[in-house]
Amino acid sequence: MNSRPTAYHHGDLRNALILAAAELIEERGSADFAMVDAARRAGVSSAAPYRHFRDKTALLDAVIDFAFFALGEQVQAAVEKQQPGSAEAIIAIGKAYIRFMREHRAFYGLMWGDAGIRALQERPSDERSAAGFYVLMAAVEAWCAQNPVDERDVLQLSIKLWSMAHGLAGIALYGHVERFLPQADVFSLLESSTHTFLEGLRKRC
Amino acid sequence: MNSRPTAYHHGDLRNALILAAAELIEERGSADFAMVDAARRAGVSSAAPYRHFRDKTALLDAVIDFAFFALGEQVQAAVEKQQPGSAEAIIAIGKAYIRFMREHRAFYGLMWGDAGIRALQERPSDERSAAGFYVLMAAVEAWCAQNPVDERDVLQLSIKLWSMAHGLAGIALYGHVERFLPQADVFSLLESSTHTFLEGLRKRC
DNA sequence: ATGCAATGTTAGAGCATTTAACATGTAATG
DNA sequence: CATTACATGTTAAATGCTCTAACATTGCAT
Repeated sequence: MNSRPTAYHHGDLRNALILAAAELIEERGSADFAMVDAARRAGVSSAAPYRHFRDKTALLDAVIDFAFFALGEQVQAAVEKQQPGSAEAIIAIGKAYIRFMREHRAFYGLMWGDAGIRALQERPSDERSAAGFYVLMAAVEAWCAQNPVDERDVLQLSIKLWSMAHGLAGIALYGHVERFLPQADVFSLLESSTHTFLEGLRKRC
Repeated sequence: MNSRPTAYHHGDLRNALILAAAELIEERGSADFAMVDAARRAGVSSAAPYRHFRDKTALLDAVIDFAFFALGEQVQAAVEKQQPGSAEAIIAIGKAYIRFMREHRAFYGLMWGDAGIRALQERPSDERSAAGFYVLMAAVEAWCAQNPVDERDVLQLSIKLWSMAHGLAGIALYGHVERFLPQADVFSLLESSTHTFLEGLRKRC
């Protein structure tokens, strides 16, 4: 998308590398990922990537951004199918979150593993993960407007609901749900625990 | 703890390596961790570790086991100070969980990042993380016995409560709490969301 | 005592990251 | 149009890490 490709010049190497890296990480995990493999897959020499990324971690950061962007898209798509203000809208967001992490298992390790910590320390205030979160916040705000709750701190509720989905996703991804609750399914666990939580929020009669 | 140290033989290299690796990971993160550094820190040659660990990932696995063990200890210690069957006991476990992850930030990346996924795929049914979980289950069981709840699936409730603490720990660790709720503190978030959840479980009047 | 198994060491092959020096297009400017 | 600066490739090579092979030392069992 940058310029025409040539025999010598790739044309859009930066994006090609991000995509190649994302694919490789999904295939083999992020620990085994090698810069040179991404270069090979993009059809360039092992030094070419350094024209676009300072080092390997910079490329990994770009993959993390890519992953968060893709997650945001999924979350947005999921909430649009739901009734605004319903508990189901909130649950659908959580399910989309978990589904994304399941389908892109290696991304979870990248986003929430060592690389993610470093990435966030280096640019703490970026908007990396914000898109998806704002979708959740909107759904929470709509739900609060339609339900008799004491607590109306939308930001705080959103963090808590994000935590529930995020935690459940992680624990399921690592096989703990299968291990301790072989008959259960992550999505129904999310559903019931979200309902329980929202129920707990309701004004007592 | 294995045998007497000699000028030539270390005596307890296996454990020394695990400790050195744990320290190095806490200092520099798990991505930059090098086997040879652990060897250097333990005072042996770069090839010595291979008498005790098949490869680098095997050492990382051992560090993960070590981390889960240490986490279990913290959780156990925390719950012992609380009234059995109280909500506070459950909350104390979650707080200990979060505190551990905060104090050993790099461990979180190791336990729940790429390495953790691989480790779990290789030995899915190990008891790595079980100790802490059983402590939580006991606390949940005690709480259920003393409270009027509909839902009594202790295993399922424990997974859900673990998810809450785990998710909150991760999100806080990555700076999202500071970012979206600068005035909030993770521990009080855990406290209130656990109370909300347990409240939601209660039989309605 | 003696010899095997365990646990170290040194040397080196192989691979990845990264930089330096050089090559090739592209696009702006006179 | 010719020129020239800049972006983006390439090759070569320095550096550092992983892991293996061959050898050395020690402890333990018989």
